[in-house]
Amino acid sequence: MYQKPKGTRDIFGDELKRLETMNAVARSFFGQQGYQEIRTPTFEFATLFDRSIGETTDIVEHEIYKFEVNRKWYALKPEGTAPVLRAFIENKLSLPARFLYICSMYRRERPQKGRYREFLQIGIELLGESEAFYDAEIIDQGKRYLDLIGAKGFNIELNSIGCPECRRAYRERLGTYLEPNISKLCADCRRRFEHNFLRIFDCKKETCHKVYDKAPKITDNLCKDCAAHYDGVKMYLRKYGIEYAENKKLVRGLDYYTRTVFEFKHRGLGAQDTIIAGGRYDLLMKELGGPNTPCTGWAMGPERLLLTMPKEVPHIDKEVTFYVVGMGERYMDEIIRLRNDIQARGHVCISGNPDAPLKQQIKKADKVGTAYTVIYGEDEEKEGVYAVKEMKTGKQTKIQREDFKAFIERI
RNA sequence: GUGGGUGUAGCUCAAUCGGUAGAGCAUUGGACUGUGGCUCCAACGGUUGGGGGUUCAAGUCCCCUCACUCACCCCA
Repeated sequence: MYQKPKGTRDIFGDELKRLETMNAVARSFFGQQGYQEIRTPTFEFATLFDRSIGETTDIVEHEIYKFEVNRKWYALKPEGTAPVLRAFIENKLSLPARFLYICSMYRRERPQKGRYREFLQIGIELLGESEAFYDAEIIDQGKRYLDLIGAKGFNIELNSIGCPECRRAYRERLGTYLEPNISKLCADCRRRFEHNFLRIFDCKKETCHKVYDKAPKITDNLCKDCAAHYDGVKMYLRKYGIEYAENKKLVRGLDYYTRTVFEFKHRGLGAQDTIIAGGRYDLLMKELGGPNTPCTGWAMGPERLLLTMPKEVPHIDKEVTFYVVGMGERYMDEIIRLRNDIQARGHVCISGNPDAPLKQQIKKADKVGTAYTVIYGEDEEKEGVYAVKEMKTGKQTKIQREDFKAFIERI
């Protein structure tokens, strides 16, 4: 028996409907906010991600699906931001620009609850705006989207990780503090400090955090401009009436972030509790060969969001309303014509095989959950009627053939 | 990549100390020949994930392997 590859899923039924509802709400809501939907390729040249995400991050080091064809290396996209910027540059689009993307992403991780190797992301990117006002704006939009979809129970965590300039000075201070404590740190942290020093705060080990609790934080060591920017973000968030918690240890796993970073976490979801995450990336566009352009954005995991929501989320739905059965091959033409008529009037309608025993046909009608079963055979032909059985009550009535259209329209 | 848990009928799960693999639901048929659901009766359904080992005897114990799942790591 064939099996799907690890970490992939078949999505259908109720779950698919709910995911599609999220997409539909995202398109209409962010559309109103001036976001244009963009769809970038499922695979890109691998170097795009090495450059943007950071060559020493775990994503690039061992989570990307890479393949070589004709001596060229490709990668399934592990995230959406770099492709959007690449598309912006390549198509010579103009600033400021707002993009919405809804795409599958791919990362070769061990699957667990709320984490798959092929997973969806809904994300927004706001290109060409540098002010703190816009960081607050996209956070507000994220929150309003969650409200709109009916999601509850989120905490917003906020931090600023500054620019390369503040980081250079801060790294020295942190190094001086850590030096006498280096023996207390785990091997991972020692390695992290060497080539990606901010990431040490991502460590989950208590022993390491005992050291970090008293360590100087980047947030308290920002340069003048970055500090003012961060104060601005907080000020605008307060004006929006958005509650947030400062988390000075919040850093993020992708190298391209500057200044503002944030996460929307769900209380009591377990390990995969980050539903929306993002921040500012003022240097990435230039890094990818485009104009010097400040940008900010975030991405959301719809599958994870779904885990936080009650089952009875409204969704666009179509139930089977009619099932047409006949009493023998003779009535096939009439059955098919009737079925097509009902479908043309916007109802879901299935026809049974008129050669099968009536009992069997009705049983199938019941199984697919039809509201009405329409029966046509010898008796009905003689009387010029359709027999219509309301499945819920079992009540069966005869409807004149010429009255039938009116009947459908009342349903 | 590292650790834990779980794999028995289509599904959910039993099976005592190692001693003939079982139930409910689902499916199919019948009771009921042009009428589904409810009830009753019957039938169908298995390489116990796969491979090896120990034993007179393995679903059960041991080793390997695969899959699923949770957690670490990392991330949406």
